[in-house]
Amino acid sequence: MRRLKKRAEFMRVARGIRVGRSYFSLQATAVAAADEPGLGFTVTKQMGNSPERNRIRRRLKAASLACAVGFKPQHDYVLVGRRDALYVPFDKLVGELAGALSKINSRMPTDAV
RNA sequence: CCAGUUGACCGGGUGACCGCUGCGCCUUCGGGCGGGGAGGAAAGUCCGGGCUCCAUCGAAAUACGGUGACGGCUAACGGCCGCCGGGGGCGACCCCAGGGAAAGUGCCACAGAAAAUAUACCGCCUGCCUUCGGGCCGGUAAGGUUGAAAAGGUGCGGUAAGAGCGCACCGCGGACCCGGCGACGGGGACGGCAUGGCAAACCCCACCGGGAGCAAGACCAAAUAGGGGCGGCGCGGGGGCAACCCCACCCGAUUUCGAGGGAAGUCGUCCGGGUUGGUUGCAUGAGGGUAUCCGCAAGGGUGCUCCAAGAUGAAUGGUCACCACGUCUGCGUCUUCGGGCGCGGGCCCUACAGAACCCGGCUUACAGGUCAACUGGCGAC
RNA sequence: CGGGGUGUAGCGCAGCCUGGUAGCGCAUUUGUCUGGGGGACAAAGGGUCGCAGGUUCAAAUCCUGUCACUCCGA
Repeated sequence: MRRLKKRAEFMRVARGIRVGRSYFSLQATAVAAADEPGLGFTVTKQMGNSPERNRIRRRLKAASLACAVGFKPQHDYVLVGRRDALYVPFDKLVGELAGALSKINSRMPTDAV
């Protein structure tokens, strides 16, 4: 799994399609040049102070590792954390992420490259 | 036992599975193994330094900013320790920007006669006048009124009425003496009531401060044309055959002096091009622990010993189980009726909070808990 | 990393420098004008001056600490 780091990559994914959940928001777009899927995290300052932001990002990271098969190659994903991701039980977070992934992959246009 | 004060400290533990980071070793270059991996505040960024650059940063003055009893500690500080003075508390103890108001300027609302060179509204008193209501000249400040604050206080004498006018006590100033390194404390001849408050008002005095900050700075790689236009100031003068010397100009808030440097231009503005990587700085330091000596203490000397995170869309974790702690509750038991102990169940399954060049402080946040010393009260002996 | 600004009535702002009375506009309530609404006029109510200390006789104002929001530069 490739980690998104540049601002330009986040801006490109933000122009793609989007699926919202109460614990996070998932954005995705198709990228032709990449063989393995790319994943980035966004937790804004309004979600809390820095230990809470770190914990949201780490829990989302662990949840995305649990359902890694949902991330398709030649696609970039961005997880935007929400504050409820701090307290929700972990298996529920994984289930929501798997559902969001299947929904966003089905809505992805197959010829869009 | 209850209430409290001060200081110091901890701030989850164990196991399993799955991960991250950098170090060492191995490697079939896929990776594997071993050991390391957040804090007391890492926070706020309020002070002080180290370090780096500004070519170089020395002295004095001005401006600006900061600090403010005294003695010490410290690399330094606005920090800390001790002590003095003032205030609070029954006490342990706590709090204080705590220099100067006879250097000058200013302010003190409303009320009040008067708010600072004292003054005289109601009053009191002598004298004169009177239409008997009072009025005028003068003396006086005891009493009244206002206010946060009223020009020493109380008593006696004194007087026309009064007044430090005189005396006693208290307060105030105070030569000088004694104690202390000092701030200051104790005594006090004598003076004769004088300097009301505000400087976190302007200000004066003393002391301190060159500026910017690790995105500082250095190197490598890649790319590029390290480019062009406009404007300002310069590229000067004298001596000497020459090297060079002197004068003038410019050099980081301003001025002057000194030292050194610049003229291979520099500054401002506009247009255009390339990059958005890596290494270093970067973790051995005013470092921690311990023993001993000096010091009331802050702290310092010496010996021994230890090496303890290094990320960069930013690692140091995620999940589960058990235990401990806490809290709520049921039953049993004991009770000095506050509660304690044992067993079971539920909840939280932890507070504040995440290193970003590094140190010394300050300030602020913090569930719960531990220890020590001391104070007040109650009870028993 | 460095440097500013703001916080006052439900909303938007004065007042702060130079300390003594907290005010303006819109909004709210009531009344009058109108057959009613709108509108106009008149009156009224409403503020721990972000929070905590300190200086002062007296603090929205001065000083210190702190919290929140916001802007600028690198």
